[in-house]
Amino acid sequence: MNQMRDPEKTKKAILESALQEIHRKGFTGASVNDILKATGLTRGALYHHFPTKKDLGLAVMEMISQDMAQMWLAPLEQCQDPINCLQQILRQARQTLKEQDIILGCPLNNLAQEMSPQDDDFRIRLAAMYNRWRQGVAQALERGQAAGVVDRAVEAYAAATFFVASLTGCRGLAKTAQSPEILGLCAGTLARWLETLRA
Amino acid sequence: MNQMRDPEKTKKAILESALQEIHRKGFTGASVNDILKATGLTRGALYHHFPTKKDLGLAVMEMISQDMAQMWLAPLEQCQDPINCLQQILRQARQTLKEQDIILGCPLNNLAQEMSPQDDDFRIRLAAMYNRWRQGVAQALERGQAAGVVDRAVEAYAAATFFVASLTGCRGLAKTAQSPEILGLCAGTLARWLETLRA
Amino acid sequence: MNQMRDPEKTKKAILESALQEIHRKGFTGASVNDILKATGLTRGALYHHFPTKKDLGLAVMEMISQDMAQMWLAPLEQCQDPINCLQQILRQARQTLKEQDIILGCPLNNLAQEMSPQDDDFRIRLAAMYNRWRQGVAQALERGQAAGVVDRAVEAYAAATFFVASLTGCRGLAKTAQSPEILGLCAGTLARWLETLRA
Amino acid sequence: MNQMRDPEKTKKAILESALQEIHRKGFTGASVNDILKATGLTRGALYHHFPTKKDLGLAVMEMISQDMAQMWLAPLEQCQDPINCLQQILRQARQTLKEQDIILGCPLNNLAQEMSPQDDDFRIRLAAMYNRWRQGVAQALERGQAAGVVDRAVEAYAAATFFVASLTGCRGLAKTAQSPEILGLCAGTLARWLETLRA
DNA sequence: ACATTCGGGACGGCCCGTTCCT
DNA sequence: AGGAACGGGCCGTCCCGAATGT
Repeated sequence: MNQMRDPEKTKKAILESALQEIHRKGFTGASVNDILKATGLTRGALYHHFPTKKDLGLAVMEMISQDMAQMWLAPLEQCQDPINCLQQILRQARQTLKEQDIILGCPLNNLAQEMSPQDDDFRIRLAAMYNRWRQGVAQALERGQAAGVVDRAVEAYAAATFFVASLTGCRGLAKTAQSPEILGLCAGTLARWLETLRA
Repeated sequence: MNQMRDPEKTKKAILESALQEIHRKGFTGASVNDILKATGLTRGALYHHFPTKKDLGLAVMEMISQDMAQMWLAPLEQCQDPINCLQQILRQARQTLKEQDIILGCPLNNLAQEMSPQDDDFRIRLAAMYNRWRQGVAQALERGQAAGVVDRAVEAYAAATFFVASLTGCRGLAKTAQSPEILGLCAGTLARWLETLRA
Repeated sequence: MNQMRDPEKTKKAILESALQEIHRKGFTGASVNDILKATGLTRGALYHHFPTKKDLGLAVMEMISQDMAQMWLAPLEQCQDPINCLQQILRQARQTLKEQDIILGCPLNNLAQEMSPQDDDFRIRLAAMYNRWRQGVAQALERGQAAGVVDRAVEAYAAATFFVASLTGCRGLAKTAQSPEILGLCAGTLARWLETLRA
Repeated sequence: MNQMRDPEKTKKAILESALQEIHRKGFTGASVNDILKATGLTRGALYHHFPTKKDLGLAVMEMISQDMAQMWLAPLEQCQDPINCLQQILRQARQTLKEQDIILGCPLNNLAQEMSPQDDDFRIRLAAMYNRWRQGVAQALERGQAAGVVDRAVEAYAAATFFVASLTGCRGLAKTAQSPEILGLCAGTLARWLETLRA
């Protein structure tokens, strides 16, 4: 029937569909059948590209982490004032976030909360991603200190950790409340906290 | 065999076991069979007390919320200086938290992140619990403002929201990292942020 | 609530409801809960009067067999011409049978077909009932032979057996077809066969 | 473990085992687990071939009906004297019937009596099978009338109906009595009744 | 005599992940 | 590259019966 064989497209389609499903239902709750249903493919196709459901999940996680890196790490690297920069990204994030994205929460955090205690392969990769994120913020802050725009008394690493944690927490709270307003309120306070780091 | 008919004990035993299992595996991943296995009971007993897995999950959630209320809301009510108080609870929490509790994360947040988008019955109750928490903190801050120990410029509701979100985020980050140190680092920063609220 | 305590009434009500349910769903398929639901009683009442579901089933079977005896055996005993008599009962049976009774089939045969291979307590009683029935017909035929209205060459026992079997078969066929017409057609042929027994 | 991938064999094995179990316990009483246990297969295999127990039951019914057709319909089609023919099949049937087959009764009739009032999908198919059987006998009788070996006064359709019903009834009676003798007695009378149809 | 509560146990449908086969 | 077959687990349901009340 479907004589159109294009491994790249197939793989991409599976990943895309899996991302949706996992975002919606979590990894455990995600149904391989439903993932396939959305693509029109069958089990054989999937297990050709991804030996197990876990492999698929890890691949999806990789995708997500790249999105995250592009949104947070890339801009931070070429940044004069990290505080302005972080506030800017924060604003931008809130604008691009759709209703659905608020309800479903941060896909990375969802996976982290669900899978960290379940599976070390997930956990190690997830921890690495969060480390990269925190490191990115910390280094930007340190550059800010060197440039004299961030208070030297600030412990960059601790502040970066708190920033990432709080942001994640804000998004989690908004998810449970299904409320963009709460996200705004919470992110606003976070932005104001950033001000306390200035030189 | 079972010469002991004690419904209260039975129900308690099921709830206790379910709490453990759900904390470990999440609600979706929790196996009713394993919950039962740990109690020595069979499906009939469970079905009598909790018609469905969901009912069981909701009951477990209720338990958790009571623990939370006892830890946070009760102390806050009779509190002269809410900031000292929150810092105090924070310290206490970190001391009672066991290695396992850090790895597994906050059971309430776990449920919230997993179930909010999946099921409205869970979500509504979870949202209500977080609201109560935030309200409790906000009201304590307001009382602090009236008593002159908290800066009147502080918006109590926003600060409370941020506090709850950040704390949750800290615990989530520590869970993924499986690191008590990160929890300490993050909570320390949160405690210091509280200082900025003083009059 | 229901302060009306009348053990006889209660027992009767249970039996009546059980008869309905068993007739409709068979013994295995019959639900004790549903039997009780129709009476407004609870499990305690039932298990007070009938220690097990099987006991209840056997009691229902006894009821049915009495109906059967009243319809077939009583009239046959005071009967000049057994052939006329059997034809008469046949006609009468078809008139009293309601649509529902045709669809659900003969309750005695239903039980016999379902339970005979499953349970010896049922089977022995059921076999005894069919024996009584056959004996009743056979003895009537013999009296007919003595009276000169039935052909002496007829083997009464074999003829009675065939009569009972055929009648049961006719009703079974009509049940599957859900067709009163087929029952009429089949019973008519059976009535004509009776003519061949005349002296 | 199972190095043998042979869907045809698997399906056949399931059907065979299900036939046994259903014949023994009835459809409602049949345990899918026991059916599986006898084959060494697991639920997954069954679910692949038969999505539900009902589907399995219908497939088993189909098998039975083919056996029946082969035994009764095929021989009748090429038959000079239908009365001789029917008597011949009757004798043959009694010889091939084993002790067990008498105790358990006719599988087709068992299903018909159990399932007709419960499920229309069963009932419609069962009614169709009995119709085919009756039609087959009726047409054979009509050919006999054309050939001059069957009395023209006989109403073929009514006679065929009675024949099928009586035979079924005989087997049912023998089942309850667990008595091959009764089956012989009853079938003998039926065979003699066939004589009354001759020209 | 009856209601209520409690619990053991089985069953069926579903689905998942995987391996074989085409 | 992918379709079909299969092993196995899990959950919700329900049923029956026993142990208590009243």
